[in-house]
Amino acid sequence: MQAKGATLPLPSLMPELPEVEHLRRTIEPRLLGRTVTRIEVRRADVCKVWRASAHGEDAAPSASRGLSSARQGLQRLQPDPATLHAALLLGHTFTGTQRRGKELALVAAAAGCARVLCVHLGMTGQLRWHATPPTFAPKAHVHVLWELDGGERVPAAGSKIPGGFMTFADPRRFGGLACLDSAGDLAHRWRAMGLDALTTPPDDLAAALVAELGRANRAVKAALLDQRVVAGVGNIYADEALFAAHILPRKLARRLSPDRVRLLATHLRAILIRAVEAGGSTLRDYVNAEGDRGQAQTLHQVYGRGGLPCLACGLSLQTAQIAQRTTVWCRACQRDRRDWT
DNA sequence: CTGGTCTCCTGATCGC
DNA sequence: TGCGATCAGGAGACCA
Repeated sequence: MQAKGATLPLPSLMPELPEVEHLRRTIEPRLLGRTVTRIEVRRADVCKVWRASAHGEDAAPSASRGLSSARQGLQRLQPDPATLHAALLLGHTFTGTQRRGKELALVAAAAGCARVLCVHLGMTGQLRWHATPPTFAPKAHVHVLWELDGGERVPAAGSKIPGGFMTFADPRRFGGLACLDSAGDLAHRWRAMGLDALTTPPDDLAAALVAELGRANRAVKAALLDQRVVAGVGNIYADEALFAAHILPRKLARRLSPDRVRLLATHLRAILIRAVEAGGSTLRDYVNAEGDRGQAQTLHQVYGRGGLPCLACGLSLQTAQIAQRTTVWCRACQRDRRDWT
């Protein structure tokens, strides 16, 4: 997976939606029914604790900016250690997981009260399961450790259900943990996010993209990366989907025909599904809950291939910064052509 | 309101 | 062999 040619960009570091979904599927069975018995916080600043604020609970945040504005109605706390440990689910038993875009929510309950731990992996984050106590290598950047006991599930005859350990590590710290009080707060947090690019039914995803891109006065690549437009599309899959749909990344989003946008939605969804099936795509840092690497990097048609021949036509692939992201495309295959609608 | 730009942070890599 | 420069990028903060 080494990029040897001098012109080759580095492979991606970051986990995207398929990696997060793969992680969710692999870690959920480890967590369900298990209870957090101990927490070790090695870097508290990766944790943000949110509480529903007293006032203005339901002013629809649609008018505000960014995903953080969806957190209007939520208020950041500066917790003492005991509060932080409770917020990180100490004493809680895991009941489920959810995902929206690149965000993974771990749901747990204690004394009938549910709490939610939202995990965002950023570029270099890892959430991992360990059957035995993990060691902390100096450069591992493990920020939080959870110890879990086996819970009350019925074991195979005569055997005891083992406990385990979960760690959150993130060298670059673009990721983080958000602690929420309830499922309602999670819904609130996710309200400003667009529809999930993977699990939304095809027709709904296409309709949402037609509406959102139709009013976006910026490059389609920039719009795709905006989590309010559609949740879960990062740099890799934005480039891949635009290539598949024959759309130039600099094309003004609102100038795309609805048919072309529907084509884009179809390809985007198919590419994400394929990547999930392949076990997540990335690469150097991404590992699933078991510590295995994903296998999907071979699926990339353009990402990380700037200057190399287009796999469809052989022309050298273009590279430029668009929306502050390295963008790769084929100027022949993605040129506007009416016969592609 | 919108969209564009800066910033955070560390490790891998490359040129000298 | 070592060291500094460069690059990667999700998303919040900030600005025009």
